Amino acid sequence: MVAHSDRRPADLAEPAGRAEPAGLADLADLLAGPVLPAARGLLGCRLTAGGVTVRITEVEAYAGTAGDPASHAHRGRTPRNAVMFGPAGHAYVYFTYGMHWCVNVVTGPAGEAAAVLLRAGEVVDGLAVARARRPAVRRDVDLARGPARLCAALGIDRSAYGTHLLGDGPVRLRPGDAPVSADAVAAGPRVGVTGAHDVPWRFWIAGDPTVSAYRRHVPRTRR
DNA sequence: TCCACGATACTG
DNA sequence: AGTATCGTGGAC
Repeated sequence: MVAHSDRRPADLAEPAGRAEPAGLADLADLLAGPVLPAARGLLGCRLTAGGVTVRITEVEAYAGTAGDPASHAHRGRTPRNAVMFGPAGHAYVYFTYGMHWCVNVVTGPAGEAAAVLLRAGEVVDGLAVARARRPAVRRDVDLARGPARLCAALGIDRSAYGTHLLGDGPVRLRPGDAPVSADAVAAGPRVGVTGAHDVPWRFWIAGDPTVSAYRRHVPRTRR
């Protein structure tokens, strides 16, 4: 397997041994920087909304306009992706497949439109609320195991679009209690992505049971 | 493993 | 108008 891409812009190259965010200011700095370190640094952070808190266990990086065909911002600014073109630390929430909401954290400088999709988390607070939002789930590890499931468990929908996640709004992102060491992070191809399937921009906490199952993208066949 | 579900965004 | 989509749950 090829572990790099000629399409990867030089400014996305990962710095080695970056420290984990210790406080809110450090997290803000991390999000304002290149998307790949930001994605890894989001692992272990806490996302709180609707009375539920998850510890983020799986993310995917999207490079925005910088040559990433899988990014919603790849073809430029539209009403849907407008918040991606703003400053880092805001929520890009989108609706897909006719029924699901997914949430991204905008990263990098304004105009770059990079973002990190939050794909899965472990419910660490508000368990009863999360169970009530997802009554069909049998195992607690499945409550937020998948990007749309995560939003469902936290009650995130269109109303969260553009939220400043590091402020005191209805959706809050905070550093985790314990940093996630680089050794504990695994990387692989992004899920459900048609183009650029060769770049390992999906990151997860290795061995964590709340990480979603990998599915190769299969174009839907017309009936 | 496969398919229905289903709304929206973007393209032509 | 047509087509693709950063997915999930349930049926095989």
